[in-house]
Amino acid sequence: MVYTVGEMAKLMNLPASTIRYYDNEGLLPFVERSDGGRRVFRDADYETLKVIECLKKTGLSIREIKAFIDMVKRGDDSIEERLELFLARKEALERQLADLNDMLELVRFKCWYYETAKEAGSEAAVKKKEIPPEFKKIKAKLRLSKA
Amino acid sequence: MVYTVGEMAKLMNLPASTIRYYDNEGLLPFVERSDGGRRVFRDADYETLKVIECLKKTGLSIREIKAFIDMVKRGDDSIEERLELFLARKEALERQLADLNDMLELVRFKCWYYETAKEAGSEAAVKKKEIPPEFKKIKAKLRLSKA
DNA sequence: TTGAAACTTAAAGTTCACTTGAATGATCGC
DNA sequence: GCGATCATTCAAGTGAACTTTAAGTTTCAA
Repeated sequence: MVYTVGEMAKLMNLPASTIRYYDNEGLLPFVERSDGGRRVFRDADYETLKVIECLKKTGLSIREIKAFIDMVKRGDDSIEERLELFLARKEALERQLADLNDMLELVRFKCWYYETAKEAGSEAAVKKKEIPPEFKKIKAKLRLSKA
Repeated sequence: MVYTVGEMAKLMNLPASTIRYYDNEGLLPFVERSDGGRRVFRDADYETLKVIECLKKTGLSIREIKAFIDMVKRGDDSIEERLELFLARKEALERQLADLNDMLELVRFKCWYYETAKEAGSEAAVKKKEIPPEFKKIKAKLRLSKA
């Protein structure tokens, strides 16, 4: 199966202009062209786009993703380098997930806080309340001094 | 305890210029000034900065965070609005975490893929191998057609 | 009291990741 | 073959989030 840039855009949930931009930046060197000069996307290109999306979500810039694509172009010589890259991504992602879990805890605490404030009709009333034990840890992280 | 912008910058692991920028954008309306016109940060301001950091990490823009700070300024009138905001942040964060967990799965698969390629000395060799069962699901998500 | 370090503002500059516009060309259904 | 729709390139524009610069002020230690 082959796809146009517009079809691939829909499949990826991206504007077609973004996919063209990625191509211009050298992120899609394997996309072929039709006789008329149009991009021809194949299943492998969808996979590449999915990997690009993944790398972006793990915090890589376009430039860094380009560096990875250049490794792919170099072939088997760059296998170890690519392994190192993904191992680093794994570390970064695990840190990011731990961090976001803390943020979720804080958001849950804020939900409790404002739900309690809503019931009481004021914020001042919440500050007199006992903080539920599950939020004590995260609340402590917001405090700077013990004074 | 009180802090200068530079001290607060170190505590927050941010450049001082960023904190001044946040202040200029109206994100820190509660920070007082010394007689000489310098910013005086207190423990409550650290907490505000931590909440700003959290909201940023959950995907809010500076403008949206400003809107939240404006709610805080309005006082008890905006409690319900603020509750809605944090409930929405909770939903967004849970989606984001689910998404990043998928990314982590993909990255783990890529680690397996390149580790196997490294051992075999070529990518071609990996493609003949059986994919470990824990990666079959994520590998399937990279495929577009069944052909 | 004096000099360095850290602060102040306002304005301009930077980077990133797109996005848009204009002019042109290809493909497809009828 | 014609018109609608979608594609092409290149260049310029956009918006967000800072960052830097410059000129000046405050604080503090010696």
